[in-house]
Amino acid sequence: MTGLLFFMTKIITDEKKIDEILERGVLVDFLPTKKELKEALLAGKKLRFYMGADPTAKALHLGHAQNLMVLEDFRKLGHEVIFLIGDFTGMIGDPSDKSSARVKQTREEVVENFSNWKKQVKNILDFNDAVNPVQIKYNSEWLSKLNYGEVLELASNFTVQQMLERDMFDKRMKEEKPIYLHEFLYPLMQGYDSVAMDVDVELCGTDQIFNALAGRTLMQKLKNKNKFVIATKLIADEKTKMLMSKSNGTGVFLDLEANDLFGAIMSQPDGMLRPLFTGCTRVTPEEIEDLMNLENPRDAKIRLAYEIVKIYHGGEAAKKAEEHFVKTIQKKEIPNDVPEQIVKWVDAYNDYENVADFMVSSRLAKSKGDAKRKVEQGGVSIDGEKVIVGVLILNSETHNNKIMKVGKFNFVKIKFPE
RNA sequence: GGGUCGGUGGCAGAGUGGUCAAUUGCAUCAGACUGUAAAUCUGACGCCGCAAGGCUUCGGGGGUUCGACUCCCUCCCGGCCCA
Repeated sequence: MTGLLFFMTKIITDEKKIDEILERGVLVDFLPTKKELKEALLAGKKLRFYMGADPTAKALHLGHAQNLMVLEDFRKLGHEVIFLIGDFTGMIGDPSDKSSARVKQTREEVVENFSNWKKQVKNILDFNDAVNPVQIKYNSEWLSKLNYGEVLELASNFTVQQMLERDMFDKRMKEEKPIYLHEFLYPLMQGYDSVAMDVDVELCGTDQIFNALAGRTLMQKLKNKNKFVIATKLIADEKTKMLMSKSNGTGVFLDLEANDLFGAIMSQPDGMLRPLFTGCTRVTPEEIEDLMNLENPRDAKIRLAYEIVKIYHGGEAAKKAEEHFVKTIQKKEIPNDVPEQIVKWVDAYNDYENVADFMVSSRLAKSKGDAKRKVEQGGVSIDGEKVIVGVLILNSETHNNKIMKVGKFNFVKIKFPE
């Protein structure tokens, strides 16, 4: 018995710490109520939290990171935390994200994706804590075992009208767009996850509340248990309300190298500053306020980029990424590490490639037409001198080892074969 | 099963016999400016070609026509209504 006690984590019930998590501004919806959740947290009983993600992409993005950071906060209070891989639900594709097509994935692909994820978030989620590590579960473990009868039994807990209430479905009905029958089963399955893992709290984005509530319903009906749903605010531009997403050009994936991640943050619109500081860094709310009041939002954004890169790549890499940014972007200097590209021999007239061919082979341009356009628009320079319209043939005497710049931040060193 | 409407470039969404490589918006790229790779403004945005121009695209296949994204046939896929 003492041995068992030794492994039991102490639950932290410090109200100040709990409030820090609940009031930071990331969590925006509490079901049934914030008060009841807080009471449960203060009661000192170990709660089981979970968050799920469908393993359809190679990389997680900052939206996931935000949620996982909240999860980690609760883990640090001593609560049990499960990161659920929706390998089974992923086969359906969540209807709340219409772009998420159904992807048939093999077990190997799922495992592969998750091992990438783990690398990406290892600094925000502790999978290796000796006493209370984050647990990983796959929902195929139980969902693939349900038989038709059991599925019917689950389905009988919901009405078609309830499903149709979901605004996503409602919208698609109005737009006369297809809704597939299996999509109705998605909330059902996500709901069953709660039952199978017997969780106390589900954490999700506000767009997932419907699914999470299906789980709440099932927990009530099947286990007579009051499951909490806590929802995080989706990261969106404060001014334009545009969500952070790939299609809006603001998506930031966590597999980026330090310099690229830094740049990706710098290219966020100003309206993303506060949401990102709040959701994706540990900067205190007071300091965020100060940063938001800086005269030049650029400075706040540099700090933001630094903070985020620091989380995923460490302080030193963040410092370097910042230097790289200042050097190449602000001061428009040439970076230290420019990739080299060998110029190809073209024909027997002693000619090497022309600029357009070189740009294509070094991937500075998508096609020769693209290269030509970039030259025409004044976007190409060699050693600081603009390449002017016409066919410039690269020449080993004048161009060897020179640096070609395309756009604001693409550099390639021109290298001639010996 | 019947009727009807529809399937267009990364996405959304116009076009409905030649002027269409296809309006526009988003995304993307380049430039200007700036406070930054923000915002704003300008331009570009199928491939090849220095150019003239050529080539391949509007669900698949076939046909009509001097000429089709546009008309016809057929197949595949979807919405709606009816059964």
